[in-house]
Amino acid sequence: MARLPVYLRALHALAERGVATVSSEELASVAGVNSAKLRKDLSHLGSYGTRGVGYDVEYLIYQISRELGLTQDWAVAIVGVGNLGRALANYGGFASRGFRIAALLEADTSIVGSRIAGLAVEHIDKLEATVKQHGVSIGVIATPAAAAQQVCDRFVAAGVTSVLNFAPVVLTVPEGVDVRKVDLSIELQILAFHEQRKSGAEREWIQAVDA
Amino acid sequence: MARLPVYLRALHALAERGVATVSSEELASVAGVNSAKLRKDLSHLGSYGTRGVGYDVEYLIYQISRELGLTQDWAVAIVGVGNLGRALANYGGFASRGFRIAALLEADTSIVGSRIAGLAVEHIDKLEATVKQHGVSIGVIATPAAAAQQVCDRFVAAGVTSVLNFAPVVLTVPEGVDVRKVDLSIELQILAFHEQRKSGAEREWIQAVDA
DNA sequence: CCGACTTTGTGCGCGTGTTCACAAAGGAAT
DNA sequence: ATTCCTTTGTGAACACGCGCACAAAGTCGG
Ligand SMILES: NC(=O)c1ccc[n+]([C@@H]2O[C@H](COP(=O)([O-])OP(=O)(O)OC[C@H]3O[C@@H](n4cnc5c(N)ncnc54)[C@H](O)[C@@H]3O)[C@@H](O)[C@H]2O)c1
Ligand SMILES: NC(=O)c1ccc[n+]([C@@H]2O[C@H](COP(=O)([O-])OP(=O)(O)OC[C@H]3O[C@@H](n4cnc5c(N)ncnc54)[C@H](O)[C@@H]3O)[C@@H](O)[C@H]2O)c1
Repeated sequence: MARLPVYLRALHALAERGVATVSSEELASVAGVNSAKLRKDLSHLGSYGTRGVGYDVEYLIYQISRELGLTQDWAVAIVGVGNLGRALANYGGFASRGFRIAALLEADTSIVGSRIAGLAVEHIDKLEATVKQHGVSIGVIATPAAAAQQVCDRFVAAGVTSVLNFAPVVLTVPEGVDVRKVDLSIELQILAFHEQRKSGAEREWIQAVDA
Repeated sequence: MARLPVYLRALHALAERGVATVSSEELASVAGVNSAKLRKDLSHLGSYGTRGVGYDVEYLIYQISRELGLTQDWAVAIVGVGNLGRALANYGGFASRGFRIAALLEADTSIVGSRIAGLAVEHIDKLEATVKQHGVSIGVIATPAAAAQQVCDRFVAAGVTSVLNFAPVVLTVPEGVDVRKVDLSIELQILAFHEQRKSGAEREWIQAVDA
């Protein structure tokens, strides 16, 4: 069900183009998946399609949004206002999906107090208070790897049960807490791996032809 | 085999702590996976373990690095020097893994010519020339969604066969080209989904107790 | 009202990846 | 040398997700 956000984005794009209904085939092609898979996914949240016609775009947007919990607002706190933290704070694409950046937290006192994207950067000591005050339910970790586990523990202790981690470490959390990891180095390494296999296969192919 | 980079990172951490050998159990626990899975993964690249002892850390680092193609340098080009492109360019963690940022490309002429992380930002028109000149094999797309497919097509036309995409669109590429997508909004939406299910389950549980 | 056409929803077989469990292999100690 | 202990490498059961293919359901034109 990690594909629902992709469908949602595709549906939003269709809605903006004024499309009223869409078939599973069309939507699947835009979302880059098999049409049977898409239909099965959608059937898990109820029968919202009309046979012979397809799905009502607006209605489907509403149903998926509701399923994903996007009809409510989520308060997000970002810890670590460095290269990445700044980029995230300045990104406008979150607010439109119901994610409100409620706080920016830092350890470096020379950064604390400055304003980024209309928000005052607060000291990391205020983490617990900030989480309580804004009802933060999602914590984003954009600190160096060495500080990540410690920050994560404080998030968990403060009652945050969803964490998005950019630091290149495996976080240990108690049961009931969700962690998602975004690791750009790993993405590059996977690309490099396939890239190497491509050129390797080519070399072998040339050798085979030579022989 | 998307887990090899995780093992590699764990091994590097162990090596820095002076650990010479490691058992599959220990390494699996650090990497956050099942030990049988880890052993099967490692067995796919040969028998590098010693029964009764474990794996030699340094030797395993070398073997995995070789398998991933990290013994050679990869030239990376980043297109779109905005919030995200800047953060990526300034990040030092890539170079240490063999990824060299060879070029920064932009469409906005007010940004072209400025220096970011010691690199001069070049105009997007130079894409083909830059790819050729530096032997770029991995292209990173950090432009707005509307420009992503177009940039991707130019990368592919220039001979780039691996693309890392940060724009929230599904890219269409010919066979043989690898695309990996990093979509932060989707990560947040997945967390929100689980978060909602948690509180939903709690509500149902309270209702069940009340009844 | 009916028949032709379109599209959904799903049963089923298939392939992949995961985990358990254990035999074989090596090291250490006597 | 023999025995015991630890740990690897892997066979086999299992789970799961994917996609084909098709019947049921609904639309639309006549
Ligand atoms: N920038 C990138 O493109 C990029 C790419 C891949 C991974 N990452 C990872 O993302 C993380 C952040 O990267 P970055 O480039 O923004 O690093 P950065 O050094 O620019 O920023 C890190 C910030 O975290 C702050 N910090 C350190 N310890 C803290 C603590 N205990 N509590 C609160 N704040 C603390 C630092 O003061 C700094 O401002 C790193 O783990 C990095 O490995 C970044
Ligand atoms: N910043 C974030 O934290 C974040 C989070 C999630 C997703 N994203 C996605 O990443 C992408 C970049 O985000 P950003 O915040 O850096 O945006 P941004 O607007 O700050 O930067 C985009 C840059 O791309 C340049 N550009 C536009 N068209 C171009 C073209 N055809 N060729 C070359 N350059 C071009 C623009 O001039 C601009 O400098 C967007 O697609 C965004 O949706 C960003």
